[in-house]
Amino acid sequence: MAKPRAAEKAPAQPQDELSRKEELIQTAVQLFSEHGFKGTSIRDIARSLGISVSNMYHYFETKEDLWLAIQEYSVRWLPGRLEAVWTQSADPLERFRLLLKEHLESSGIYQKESRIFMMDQDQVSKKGNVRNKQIQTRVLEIYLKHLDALQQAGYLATGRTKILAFNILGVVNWYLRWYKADGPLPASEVFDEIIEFILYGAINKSRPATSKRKPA
Amino acid sequence: MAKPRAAEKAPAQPQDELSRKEELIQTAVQLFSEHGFKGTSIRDIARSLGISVSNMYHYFETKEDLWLAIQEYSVRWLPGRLEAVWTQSADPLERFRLLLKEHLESSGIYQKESRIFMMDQDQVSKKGNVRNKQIQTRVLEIYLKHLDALQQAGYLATGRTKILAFNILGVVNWYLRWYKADGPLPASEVFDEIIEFILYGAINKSRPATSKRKPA
DNA sequence: ATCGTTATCGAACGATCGATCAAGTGAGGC
DNA sequence: GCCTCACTTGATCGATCGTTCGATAACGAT
Repeated sequence: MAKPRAAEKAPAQPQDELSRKEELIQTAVQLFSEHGFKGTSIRDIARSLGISVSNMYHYFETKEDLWLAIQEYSVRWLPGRLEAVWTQSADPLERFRLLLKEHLESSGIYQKESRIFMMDQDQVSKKGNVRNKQIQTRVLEIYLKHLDALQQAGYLATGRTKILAFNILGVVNWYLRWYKADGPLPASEVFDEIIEFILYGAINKSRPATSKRKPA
Repeated sequence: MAKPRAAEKAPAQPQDELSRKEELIQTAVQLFSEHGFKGTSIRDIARSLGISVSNMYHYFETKEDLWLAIQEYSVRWLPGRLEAVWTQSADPLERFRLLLKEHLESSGIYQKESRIFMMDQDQVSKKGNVRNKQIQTRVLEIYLKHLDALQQAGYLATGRTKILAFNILGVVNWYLRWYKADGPLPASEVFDEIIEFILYGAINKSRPATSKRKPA
């Protein structure tokens, strides 16, 4: 385990091993996002990859381990990334903007994975579900922390920060469902639109003839 | 379950027939919302009701028919209800408020059902999925219609009405996931919070010392 | 060439899935 | 009385599920 020394020797066949395991994970991500966890059988994944079912069990002990492996490299790191935003600015509003941007970017990179854990969490066993809910709880608390700071600074339009947090998370999470990476709009512009909506809503209160956001 | 006595010669047996079928539907709704469509077997439903599996097939030809029956009495009527809002006001903004209120109320009445069709749509066959997507498409178009009217009247802060519609639908649909009917807050107050957020966002632009929305 | 480890496979396991079947129940109409 | 018919059941079907097993195939180290 603690390989003592020696040897940076190309360890075993990291190329193939990682490759095969990666292939399995990526195939699973694709199929899970299309048909759900329960709607995707081990045989579906194996067939889609052109390997045998038993071969898969050489890399993952159970189907749920495969699920957890996906979680491990994707959404698991989201809370930490969001927490790191706190120190990046002292202004609550600017800091909150950074939070939203980081959230959108981080979950956008793993769009399919994030979608899976948002949609299929009721389809796995309790144990496999716990981690997922922990992550969501941590994210919610990060948002509440930011919103409390905003409220104290007088920025918020409401005192019900929890409902507000849910509303915001709804927008951010929903984007995982409708955004098509191969669509006409670059992600950065979509992010700006989403952030402006979260901050200032749909209606232009001041109604300036020239908006800072571009029209159609 | 012991069959209740047929009270005072209830004419025919509409009482029992509707009751049993209703029981099946309600049990299915509960289990589908907890474990998903694929995660709920017909045996789970039958066991939870205390009846035999084959008895269920006396009321529904397939498992997916049960799914469709749920859709039939719940989300199916949503587009029509939302369309009816259009004539209720001539002012685009007030009309849009009515749309949001109607949407929240209508889907809130069938919260579990709406949740099911929002979450499990990838778990049913293509045929069973088509209607669901049609409903969602109709709802989206209704929103786009309202948003276009708002835009022409100069109310909108952005020209990307489609992204805006997705953002709004994210908030509305997400509420189905987090709102607990047995929670401390009455639905009407939650609705107001959601609507204000959609219209004006999280940040109080004008920053009045006294907000019209109550603080904590 | 041989060995050990890793990677892969086909076959099969028991369990459960959605669905079907033939048979039994009981109440109402004749 | 008995016939009908909606309702209900236990047994069972073939298919598929996640998982396991024993046996190879491939390959680096010796």
